[in-house]
Amino acid sequence: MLNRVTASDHEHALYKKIALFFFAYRSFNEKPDMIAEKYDIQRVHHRILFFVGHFPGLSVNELLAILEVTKQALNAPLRQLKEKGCIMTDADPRDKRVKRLFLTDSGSQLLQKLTKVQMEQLQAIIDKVGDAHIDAWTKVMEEFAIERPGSKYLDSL
Amino acid sequence: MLNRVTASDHEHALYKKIALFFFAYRSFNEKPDMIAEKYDIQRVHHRILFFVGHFPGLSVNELLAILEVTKQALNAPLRQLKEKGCIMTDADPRDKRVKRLFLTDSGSQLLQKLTKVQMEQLQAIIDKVGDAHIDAWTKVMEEFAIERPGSKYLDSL
DNA sequence: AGGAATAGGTCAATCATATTGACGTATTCC
DNA sequence: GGAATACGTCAATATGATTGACCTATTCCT
Repeated sequence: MLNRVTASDHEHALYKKIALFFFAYRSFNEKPDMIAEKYDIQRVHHRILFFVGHFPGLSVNELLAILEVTKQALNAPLRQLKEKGCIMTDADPRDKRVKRLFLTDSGSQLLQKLTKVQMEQLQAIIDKVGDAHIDAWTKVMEEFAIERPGSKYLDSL
Repeated sequence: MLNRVTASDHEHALYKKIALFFFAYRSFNEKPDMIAEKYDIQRVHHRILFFVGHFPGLSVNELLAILEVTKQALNAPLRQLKEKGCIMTDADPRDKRVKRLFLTDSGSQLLQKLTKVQMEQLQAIIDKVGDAHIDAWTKVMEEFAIERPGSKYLDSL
């Protein structure tokens, strides 16, 4: 009855980190989500634009591996981005089964609008806490990311 | 044609952080999600258990504010957790309109199972990068979290 | 040449996540 | 005694993602 989580100070510090992850992730996506809504797209579309924008020439399969969704889940948003003229495809000259994905000018501009607010949020925090803290934060996030299949592309970012 | 995101080195470093946030969040939730599935619950239920477990006596309205969802969105998962015997409610003695939420023994045990894997993942990274890095990471995450209404509860964690 | 494998696209069914809007009950505030 | 608050729930809708099945085009392999 009336259970509370009992734990050492060290464990409490870890609990706080779990909560922080939840809150921080929401804060980081809040503004781009609102912007996306104005363009009638969602967070998935944002992700597609981001990875195609930063890894131009990505194949559909590579994008699936990065996002870790099924091709059925990618199909609709990818098609919508093509219809909106944000993304174009080009058959790979060496293997015409493979479609290479690229951003159009307008796709590039939309990505920039979405990314801008996140960059500003990051920069504001960097200005506040200093470069050393951000470098440590990045190192820790890399440790989390390392088990994701898409992390192998991070070096070229 | 063939747009790529052009940017300075500093901007590239920021782009990488955006991708890292996405990958890290997925890694952090992957294992608890798999465990939750075995108990026929989802990530929302995990969140409810977490915040009720760490802030026992929370009212429904307070929980809504922390999770930042509508009461309709909370209703079903909260009811399911009651039905499963994970959560119990007690009317506030001073204002009987208010229901105070608590974990039962079995709710507490389930939360512990879900939390354990995240603690272990965190601890493994702490062991690898060192306390200083984690403290810096935490400081940065607090800066992100500060704009969330639920962050005011973090001190008591 | 011909079959197997691969890359991609799409349809259907299903499930979970969350929203807005409306409505009802119990309680408390004034 | 009426207004406001806390909570619960029904309905409709939209979004996100899954599994499973089936299709075309291309390439690989023997």
